[in-house]
Amino acid sequence: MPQQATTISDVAQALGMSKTTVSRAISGKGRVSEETRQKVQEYIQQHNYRPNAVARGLAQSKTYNIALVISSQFSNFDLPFVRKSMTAVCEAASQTEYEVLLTIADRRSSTPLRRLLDKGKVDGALLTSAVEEDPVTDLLRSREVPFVVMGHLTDKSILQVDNDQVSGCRELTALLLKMGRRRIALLGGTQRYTVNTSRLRGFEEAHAQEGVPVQKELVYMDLESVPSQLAAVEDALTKEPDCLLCMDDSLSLTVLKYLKGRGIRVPQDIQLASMYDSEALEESDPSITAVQFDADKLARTAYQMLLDTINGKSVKNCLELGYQLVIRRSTL
Amino acid sequence: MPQQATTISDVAQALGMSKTTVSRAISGKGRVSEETRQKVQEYIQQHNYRPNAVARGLAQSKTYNIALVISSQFSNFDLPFVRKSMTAVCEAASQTEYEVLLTIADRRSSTPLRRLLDKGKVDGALLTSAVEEDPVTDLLRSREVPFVVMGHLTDKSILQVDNDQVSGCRELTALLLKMGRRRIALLGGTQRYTVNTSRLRGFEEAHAQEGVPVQKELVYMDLESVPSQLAAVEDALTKEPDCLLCMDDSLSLTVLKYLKGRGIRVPQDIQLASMYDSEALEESDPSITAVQFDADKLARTAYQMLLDTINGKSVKNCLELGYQLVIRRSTL
DNA sequence: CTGAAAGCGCTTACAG
DNA sequence: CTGAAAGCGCTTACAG
Repeated sequence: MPQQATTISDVAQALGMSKTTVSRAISGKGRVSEETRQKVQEYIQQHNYRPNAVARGLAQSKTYNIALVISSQFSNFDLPFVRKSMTAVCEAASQTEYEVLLTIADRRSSTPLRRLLDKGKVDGALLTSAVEEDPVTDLLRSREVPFVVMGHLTDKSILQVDNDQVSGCRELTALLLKMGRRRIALLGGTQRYTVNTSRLRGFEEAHAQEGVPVQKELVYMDLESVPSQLAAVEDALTKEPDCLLCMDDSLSLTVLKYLKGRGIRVPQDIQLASMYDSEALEESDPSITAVQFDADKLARTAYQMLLDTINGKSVKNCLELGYQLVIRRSTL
Repeated sequence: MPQQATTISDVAQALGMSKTTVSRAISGKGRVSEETRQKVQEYIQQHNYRPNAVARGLAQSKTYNIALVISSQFSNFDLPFVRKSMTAVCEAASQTEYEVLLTIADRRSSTPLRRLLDKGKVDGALLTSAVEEDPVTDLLRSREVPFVVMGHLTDKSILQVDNDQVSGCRELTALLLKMGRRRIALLGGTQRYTVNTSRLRGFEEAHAQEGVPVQKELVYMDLESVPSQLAAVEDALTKEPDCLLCMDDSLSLTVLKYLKGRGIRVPQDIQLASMYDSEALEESDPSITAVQFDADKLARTAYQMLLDTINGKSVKNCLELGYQLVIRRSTL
């Protein structure tokens, strides 16, 4: 059994004042003389007393918890992006006296999240990803619980913060075109995720901007499994591309491995670039050119947005964060 | 603002009975007539009412939350083991109406965890790893909060569940010796983690058991960085080992990559095996022989142990789970 | 500036 | 079997 914790009554009694006063001295709300404030602060410091969050929550109709919803597609936490976000959210939450409830949800079952909401355990939710017409966002909305999506959704009434995927990928593609590539093969994942359609759009815009027609037969989307990815590369290679552009780091590594296996050299025989950077791309041989996003900043921004919303501050519905192009050996 | 939730008073009023009765009909504690129980169940089913967890917690001096403490060493969640554990713990918790608070802690600062405990936000904690003389375990113990460690600690008064690392590694080593290896080089991480010293012990026991002396100059421990790992392989190779035994999957892959880079073939020129299996070892080329542990089961067992402790049931202090040897091409 | 009292939404002896 | 009442540990109008 946990230690019998000291309560606000204990400190009130010890200090010979009322609970009301102690409460005010701690929270800073309502006026208290500087002297009593000092006394109280000193006492609670020494006895390291902190108001019981559950009781406090009940009185204020708050929980000081948020749900961090991880899509079960990522529930193995494969994506470096998701992992970095988790760390950042935890830190940001802790600094603002909030706690993070880890929740796994997907399109088939959002039961754990639903139960959590029904039980009133959180003040809001942060989604590490969302698809269009996601039951999770519907659920959150119907419960009228504040939530923020890390990523891009066409429904702009949903609070969201994302990296500027379109521009990032437009710039990367444009750079490749400027360096003389003319047959860039594009390999990407499911178009149910807006992140992928955005990247595709950036790819197309760059071509338009540079006056180079997109080689449609070189565009491979909706690659969800490794076999389908390999099949796509294999097929692409028969069409003599001069560069392979992959939509994420893991795909890039898979492709690189395949190329090596077939004795195709990067960048001598074909160039390779990635729409999403990660440490693995820096360490691979050769290192791979990529668009770099700041997952930590993204997560912190999303968290702040959620916190502001919970506290009734008005926030901008959509935020877009920058990116950085990192040129590495794979395109030199 | 969240939807104005229905309360137990609402349902009591709607059903024309007292809150007491409704509460009992829901919790199943105390006697209620079958008829009223039915009525209540039906009503709450339809209005999908669930008692507010915060209020319930306050009344019962429980939170129905546990802290999942991730060592910051793993806070990038690199280890597949940690990630699988997280998923499993979330599932198990959800099934038992508990929530999981994600907490990152390390030996330098356990502040987030301390605050969480001070505020009384959890009923217990689950540690994904612990080192001997860990401030985190000290903290938990001083607060008298139930906790369970996934891993091995010499202090047997601490609740812990682990895979049988010693036996697993003994068997793997013994197998290699039986297959004729005589100069097995061992590469491992920091001995601050008991998991590594256990594996080392298994390695030694196997040699004793098979009557083969350990080649001490081939034992490389406390390899914490990739450079130090590479230096170790390089050094080991000058001593003509016939097999490299790595303590974890990531190390194995690093080593394999290095060998390939130097044109050394596995298993023709040298054999390779790993003390910890992961999917990457199955997919690598060649696939790598390894000891396989069930992270999911480990996590669920630890969770159950924690839950039982919270509920005042007595549990066995230490549990050891099995393992499986998976022989792959790297040792054929 | 300070305090007594009500209330947050539940649970649980205690009576009946 | 059912209910009125007290209590969990806080906060916050309302008075003073």
